[in-house]
Formats: sequence, structure tokens, C-alpha cells
Amino acid sequence: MPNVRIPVVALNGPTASGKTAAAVALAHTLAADGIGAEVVNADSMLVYRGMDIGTAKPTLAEREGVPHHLIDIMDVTRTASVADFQSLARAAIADCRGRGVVPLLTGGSALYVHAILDDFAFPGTDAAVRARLEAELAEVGAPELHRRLAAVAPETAAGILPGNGRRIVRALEVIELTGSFRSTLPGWEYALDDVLQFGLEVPREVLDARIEARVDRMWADGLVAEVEHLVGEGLREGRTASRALGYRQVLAYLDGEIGEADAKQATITGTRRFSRKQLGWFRRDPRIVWLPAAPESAASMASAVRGIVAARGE
RNA sequence: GGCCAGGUAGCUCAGAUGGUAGUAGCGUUCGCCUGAAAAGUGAAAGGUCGCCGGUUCGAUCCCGGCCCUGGCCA
Repeated sequence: MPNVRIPVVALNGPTASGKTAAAVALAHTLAADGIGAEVVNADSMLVYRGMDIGTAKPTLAEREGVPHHLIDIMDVTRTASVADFQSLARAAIADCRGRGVVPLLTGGSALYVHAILDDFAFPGTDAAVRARLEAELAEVGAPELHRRLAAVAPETAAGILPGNGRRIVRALEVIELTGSFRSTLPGWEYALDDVLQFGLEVPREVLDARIEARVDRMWADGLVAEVEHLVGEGLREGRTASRALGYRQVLAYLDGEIGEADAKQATITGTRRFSRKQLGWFRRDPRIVWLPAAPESAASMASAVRGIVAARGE
């Protein structure tokens, strides 16, 4: 094991592009060569227990015996965060590699993938400071907070639009904690060795049709009942979970804000928009090798993996 | 065949006493993004206002004719 290099494979693409199936197929292909592989989830919402239908969480049957990490690891009331996920995922990746198993980082949360693979450090956070700034945001509004930010850190303020309350609050928080805040994202620089990144390509029309069919199926499978149940588990208090596509819309429906048909339609259009956004993120990453979302792609990904495994170190 | 309603952005529509129209919704394209990211936040493109003629300084809006769509009556 010490003289074998184990790559980490990132398998990304927009929602409904078939990432799960591709990961499982790749794992099987590698297994045929005697190379073990396990999936490390990189999907922000799959971490929540009980959010199954609306997140299209892969079922045990769909996983076909391939172990999946970082799924069902927290309650819906907990606020997931990139920083937490970064360390959890890096630990899972290191664990796989330590066992000689290829980790397949599979998911559609681009920021998470970026934070895991690349040199991406997070300044700390402080709940009290955060709460205070958020209260101020609610009271005086984003433009006013932006003016305050500009007063203490003009360069940082220049990189954040006055209407973006979220970013302004975080910038003020970090400045209060550390003295400065960089308002630009890190570049593409791997923090891990032997990374292989693949993107699954699916024609727009196909993707759109799949999204619509998938949302139809979610409703038929009882998404509304799932949300009702999760409300009992505290879904409404879950800052991240309550905003998930499908869940947010069903909550609005349960609150009588919109009709059920509208909730469903909003979920479809929201998901479609989300897929465009994901595509934007992934397309900007020049290191991703795009492959058609077809069974044959498993072979080319597997050969790239073999190439690295075969290159023995000292 | 007659009557009514309508033909405005890719789609659904809004609108203006006649001065070439909309912060519209959906769609499209592009950007930003560090402890909520399936989130948050910006920008852009796109119209010969059905066709032909008339009135007018000027018509998408008025008048006439025609074409198309939907409905009602024969």
C-alpha cells in the first residue's frame, strides 16, 4: 500500500445528470481490476437524515453495495456548513486512501468540491457576532451595512455588491474576528495529490425533461408527506435544510402561501435554474474532463485511475 | 356565412388621449460568491406591437380591407 498511489476521483455534474449511477458503474469497473472504490458524497443536502425523496438520495439498492460516506450524518435542525464538510470529506478521503480504496467524490455542490480539493482555508465564525450582525442587517438593511463595511475596509466592500446582505455580514464578522476579509474566492490549486476530475455531460433538453419527470415522481412518491413528517423533526428550524429545493416549496404550500400545483411547478423551475448554476460552476473549472453520461464513460475514467495506481512511488 | 374576443419579447401576457412599448413572470446568456451554497446576489440580450392601404407632421394604438386563432350563432 505505501508504494501504490491512490487517486481521488471527483465525479461532478448538474443535478439529475446521473452521478450516482456513474459512480457505482465506475466502482464496479475498478473492482473488476481488483481496485476498491467507495463514494464520498459531495452533495450538500444528502447529509440530512430523513430528506430522502426530495433530494433523490440514492437508495441502498441503487448503491449496489458500494459504500457511501457522508450521507445521513446530521439532523435537519443542524446548519451544515462548507467548512465542516470540508474537514469531514477530507477525513473520509484520507481514510479511503489509507485503506487502499479509491474515493469517488460524487455530488453537485460545486463550492463543497472546490473547498475539499483545493487550497481553501476558512476563517472562523462566532455565533454571537454573527447573530448581532444579522439583527443589524434586518434592522438597517444591506446598503447601510455595506456603507459601514466600506468605512472599515474599502477594498473588501468594493468586491461586494451593496444588496448582498449575506456576504456583507460575513465580511464584517471575519473582519471583527481577524482584522481582514478577502472578498475573492481562491483559485484552482489542489490541496490534495492525484486528483482526477470528471464532469458528466447531458444535453439541456434531456436534463430538463429528466428534472421534470423527477419532480413528478417525488410528488407521486410522497414528498409532501415526507416534509410534513420532517416538520415534526424541526425542519422549519433548519436553516439549510428548510431551504432545499422542493422542501422550501412544500413548506410554503403547507403554510397556505401557494397552491400545491404551484409548489410543484416552482420546484421544477427552481431545479432547472439550479442545474444551470451548477453547470456554470463546473464549466469554469478548467481541470474537469467532460464525459458523456453513458455507461461507456466508466471505462475511460477507470483507465485514468489505473494510470495513477500503476505509477508506483518509492 | 354572421356576430364577439383576440393577434405586442422564444412562451404567457401588461400597456399607451396617436409621439416606435414593460424594473412583468417563465425561458435564454453572462458575472460575483469563504462557516446557509439545492443558499445568496447582480447584469445583459431579445420586439419591423399579424399583413396591406388610408387619415395624420407622426400610427403599434384611429379608419378600411385582408390573413390567422378561439368562442357563440346560423
